[in-house]
Amino acid sequence: MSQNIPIVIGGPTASGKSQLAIDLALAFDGVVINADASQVYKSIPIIAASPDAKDKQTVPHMLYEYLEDEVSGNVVMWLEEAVKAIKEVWQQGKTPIIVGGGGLYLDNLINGTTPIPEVNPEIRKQALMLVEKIGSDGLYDRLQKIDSAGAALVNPNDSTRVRRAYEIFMTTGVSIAEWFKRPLIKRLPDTKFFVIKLLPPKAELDKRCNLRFDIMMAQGALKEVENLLKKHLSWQLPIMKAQGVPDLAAFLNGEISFNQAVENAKLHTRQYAKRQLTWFRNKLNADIVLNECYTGQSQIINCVKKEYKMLHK
RNA sequence: GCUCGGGUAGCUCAGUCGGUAGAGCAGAGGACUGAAAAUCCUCGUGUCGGCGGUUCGAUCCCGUCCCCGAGCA
Repeated sequence: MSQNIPIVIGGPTASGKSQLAIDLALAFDGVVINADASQVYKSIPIIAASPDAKDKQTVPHMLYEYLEDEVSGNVVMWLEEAVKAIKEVWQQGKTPIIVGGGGLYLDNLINGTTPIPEVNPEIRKQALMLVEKIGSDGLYDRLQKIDSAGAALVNPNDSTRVRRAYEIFMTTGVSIAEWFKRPLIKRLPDTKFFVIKLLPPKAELDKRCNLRFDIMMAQGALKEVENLLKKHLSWQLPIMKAQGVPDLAAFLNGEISFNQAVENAKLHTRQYAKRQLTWFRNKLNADIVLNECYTGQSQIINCVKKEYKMLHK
């Protein structure tokens, strides 16, 4: 099987990376593979800005809307699917094009995963409850008593990491600090990735975030959230935290006005874009860095073709 | 026109019994090892509406003017 070097596209929301993925797929006989934590869920294609039917007709897309809403997805879960997908694309002699805004996902794919075993679901449930009950700093106090080395690595207010450190110690009896010292495990150890990152100016991104949200609303984002709410899922689930969901839900529950909901959703999207920008700017090593949004510039495609060819030699 | 409230950071507002002021939000920067569209950290000088007066010293007290609310005419 021919193992074409996978192309990885990373960048903030609304930077045009999905469009770039499609155009590159056309240019490279590629298959687009999703690396976005929200676009994996079944019920929120509009609010998650997934590619539409026309896009999917143009070029094959994988790992979009495949996870049940009630599943709490995570990197490793995605990684397993992604590796399968990449191999499948190779099998077809095509080029995998992995695109997403979640830094962690791309990072794990390219650089590997910590060898920590899956946490005991019971312990996880308990940890989640403890965060609710005694707060992040309360759980931090407990962590410090049993695993001071692990506690030293996290901020007491950082509920996600305090909880994770606690879960790991409770499950494995080994500190997260110890686990972090072990080498990462790569799923595709012999694979090089051709990485493109988009780092457009924040102001440009802001405009596009706002505009895109208006389009989502026109496409029926509100209905989508309304249907989601009918499932009465836990607010702790990732799908319920997708950008736009909590804000539109607040309107549907009569807590805020429609305009307020739209403004909040746009604001939160812009703030998210900023966080992504920081991550990609400082964390992801790339072969090509684009300091603009992708809106179909042919010179960008040509540039990628040229660089990609050189890498293949 | 009169009376009463207000006018302080981009926004909403605290406060200073007179010694030039601080929260939340926004914004900026940063972190990120199995919830990452998550989670968290750092950053606050602004003619305290204008002009006068009193005072060693006024954003605060007094006068006056301007603006915004509410009420009365």
